[in-house]
Amino acid sequence: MSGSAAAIEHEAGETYSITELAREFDITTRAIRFYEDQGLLAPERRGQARIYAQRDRTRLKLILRGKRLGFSLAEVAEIIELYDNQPGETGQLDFFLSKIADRRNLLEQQREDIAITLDELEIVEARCRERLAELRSKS
Amino acid sequence: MSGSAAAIEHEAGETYSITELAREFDITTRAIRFYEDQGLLAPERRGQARIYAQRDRTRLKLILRGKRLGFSLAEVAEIIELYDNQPGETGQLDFFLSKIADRRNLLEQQREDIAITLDELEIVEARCRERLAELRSKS
DNA sequence: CTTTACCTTTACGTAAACGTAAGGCATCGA
DNA sequence: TCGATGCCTTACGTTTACGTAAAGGTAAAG
Repeated sequence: MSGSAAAIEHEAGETYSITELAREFDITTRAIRFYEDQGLLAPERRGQARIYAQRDRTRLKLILRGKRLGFSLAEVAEIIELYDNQPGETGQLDFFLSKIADRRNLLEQQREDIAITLDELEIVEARCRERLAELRSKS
Repeated sequence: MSGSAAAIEHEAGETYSITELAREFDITTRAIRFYEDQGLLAPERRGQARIYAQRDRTRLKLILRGKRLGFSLAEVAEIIELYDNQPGETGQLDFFLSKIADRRNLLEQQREDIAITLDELEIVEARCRERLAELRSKS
């Protein structure tokens, strides 16, 4: 009984089909398969069909977050590797830490770029609202 | 005297050649010309040669900032348009404000993505440092 | 007078990230 | 049993953002 397929599946948590994930994240199945081609996903198979576990769904989230930040899939792969590939050897750890630092510098640069752009947009918006107020007071 | 070429040039502020800009921003001249092709730059010409004024240099900065944030050149064009293309008519102004709002939402989404990623990286880094400390205390 | 360092245009090549069929197997409700 | 639905693979097409010659004009320096 505890070895039945249903039980195993329940133990393993919820799973998803490719179209379910595609709908949830508003992307195409083609994109998801492409990410797999690039080594970013590796779902299990039931026959030919792909079965996505929570773990895969989380990775997909990471991929999309990376994309929103303008990272290439190769960069996203690096980032994901940082998450679940933590080495045990000293030399590797140092190298690893330097990669984390690199990524962090990029992110902080982006954070600054965003702050500046938001400030500038705010100024532009304020000017627009002024003009609108002017036009409305005239009419 | 005040009408001499040198004087005019001084009044107009400093200018740059394409290679000067390329060197300053660490990009190729090809890229700069490509941005011009896409309508993002429109330098003056002295004969055939492109002469970039401060204004062009500023736009180039905006382009590169947009790229760092992962925006396409088309999106960058939109953003730049927001900066120096402020309309005078009411309807246009409303539309304009909605575009600013859209862009701001994107930027704030990115800001959140960055915050989360930075947090996660910090956790990973902390774990790495722990392991390093362990390894060093053992040896 | 020629090399060097710029500048130009035109144009084909390329990597990334999918889009878009095309063709075929499986399963499920009417 | 049949059509709809969903899954698969293979493969060519497309857009973006340049890279990379090729072929040539100009101007200062040796």
